[in-house]
Amino acid sequence: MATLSNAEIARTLKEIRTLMEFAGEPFFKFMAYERAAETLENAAPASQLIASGELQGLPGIGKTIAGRIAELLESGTIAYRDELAAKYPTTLIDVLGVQGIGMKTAQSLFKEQGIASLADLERAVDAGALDGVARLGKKSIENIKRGILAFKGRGTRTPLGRALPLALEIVAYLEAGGKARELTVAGSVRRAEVTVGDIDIICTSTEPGDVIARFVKWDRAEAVLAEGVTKASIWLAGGLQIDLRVLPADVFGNLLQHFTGSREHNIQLREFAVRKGLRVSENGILDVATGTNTTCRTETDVYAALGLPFIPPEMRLGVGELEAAIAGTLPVPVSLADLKGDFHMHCTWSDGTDSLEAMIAAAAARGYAYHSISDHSWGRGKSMGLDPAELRSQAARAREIGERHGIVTLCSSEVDIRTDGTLDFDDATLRELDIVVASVHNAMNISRDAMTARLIRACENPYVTIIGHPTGRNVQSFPGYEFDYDAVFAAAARTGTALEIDGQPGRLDLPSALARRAREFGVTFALDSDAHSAAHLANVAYSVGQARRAWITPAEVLNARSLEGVRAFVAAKRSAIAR
DNA sequence: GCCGTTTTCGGCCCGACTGTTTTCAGTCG
Repeated sequence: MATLSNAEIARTLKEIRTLMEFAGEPFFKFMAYERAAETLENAAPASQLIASGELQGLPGIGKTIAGRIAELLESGTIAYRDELAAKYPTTLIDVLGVQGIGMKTAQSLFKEQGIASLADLERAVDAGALDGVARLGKKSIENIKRGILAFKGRGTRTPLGRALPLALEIVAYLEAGGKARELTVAGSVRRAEVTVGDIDIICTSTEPGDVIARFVKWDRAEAVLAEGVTKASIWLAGGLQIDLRVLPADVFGNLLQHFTGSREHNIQLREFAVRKGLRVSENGILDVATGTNTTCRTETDVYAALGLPFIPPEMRLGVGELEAAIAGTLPVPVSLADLKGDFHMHCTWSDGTDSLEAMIAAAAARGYAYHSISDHSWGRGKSMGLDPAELRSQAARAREIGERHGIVTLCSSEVDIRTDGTLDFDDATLRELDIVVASVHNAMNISRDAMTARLIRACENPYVTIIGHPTGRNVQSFPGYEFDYDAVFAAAARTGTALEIDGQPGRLDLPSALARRAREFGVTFALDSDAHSAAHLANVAYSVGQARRAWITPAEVLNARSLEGVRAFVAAKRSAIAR
């Protein structure tokens, strides 16, 4: 069976969706593919779900689409997709990706001028062939020209690690203007999506014009895309778009909820409301029978008006959170304030850029009760990793420095998991450590079976506390090495080994959909920064964001426990697996 | 194509803005 990631499958489903619409299929028929794709993006791996018979029955995935996904995994393609693609080239999807060109325009350009790709479109625009096309005036053609430039410059989606700091920067900039109230990041950034298409900022103001004027003058804005009375959009270098909306205070809750999404969550929420005779929009909640419109100043009020508890933004993915909220079983996810420590950080003894003392001082300054320094083991190369003697010497110094800074500094190491699943240090050395983070750093392209066995063997080592960045993925460039997720999650739960959610913005590993799957096995998680400098200790917030997307509660987080609780977790595993 | 504390058939979230138009289609979120 071909191993396609959910993201790849979702891409194919969306391709089908677009081509179906292009072909003139009924609205709700092609929309079903879009909803199924969105569900899949936040679900456990499809191959695993098929094996366990759980795929059909996921929100928006019925018999037909489940069958098509299975067909794709088995044969590498979907006959229905190929049929569509034979009539309508998939390059039309690029044309539709140009801002300003929607389905109707693309259809008429294809039918009348044979425009089937971005290159076709560019040629037609340059040749003036679009002049005179119905409903395409001068301004529309200008928009299309800009849209083509943006499409080419846009490239990939922006990682959260770049988008969130930018969002906070513009919020601070607008704040300094003094005219904006309730400035909030909304949209996919607020939901902590790993990558985002744009940045949404909303606020209220009694002088919206002043806020908009300040926004479009931001010195980092490359171009102003739109500037209206309550809404403006700018582009940054590289094509990232930032939208600002200035809203009346009395509907702030409705609007924040609306603009936070996800779209799938909002659709489900509105369908739920319709069944209660209520119509939800960004303008309020309309009681259809009485005609009364209820406006809300806060999101909590919005959900309460529908008889629901507040649903945290990171959980609004349309993957069962509404059903759980209705049933009263929605867990309260872990938050940054729950964390009492951080197990994964490096200093200049290995590949960190700040000194041992600087890292300890910074951890203490964050208010942690404990933390561990986990520099690399020597297998990573003598220049980078520590040998057992260096590790002992570091441990002694770290404990002493920690005491001076009023924090318990645990002795740890990020130990390489070798190809066969054994570790880079022998048992005698590992036994001296308080915490052991075991990670895969090399030989990532071994077979799926070999990688599964390698990770399970690491879990079965009594001294391994945490598996670091369990999939090895890179948010932008590498989907992660292949292994049987369920088998490893089961092993982690069985052996009392925590799985890390690594907070480095380039990693965010475990991915949240997998973490949610792991949760079903009863796994304990470690939310770590994997900081390589003192400033990067703050990256643990990214880890928390992903954990919240996975519905992880404080009780399931090792570093939300007291120091005694952590020591008990370590001791329990060591005594259960004696050797 | 999916789905069900009114339904296995008949529904399916909601609105704003823009540009091209004399009342609205198309696009976007």
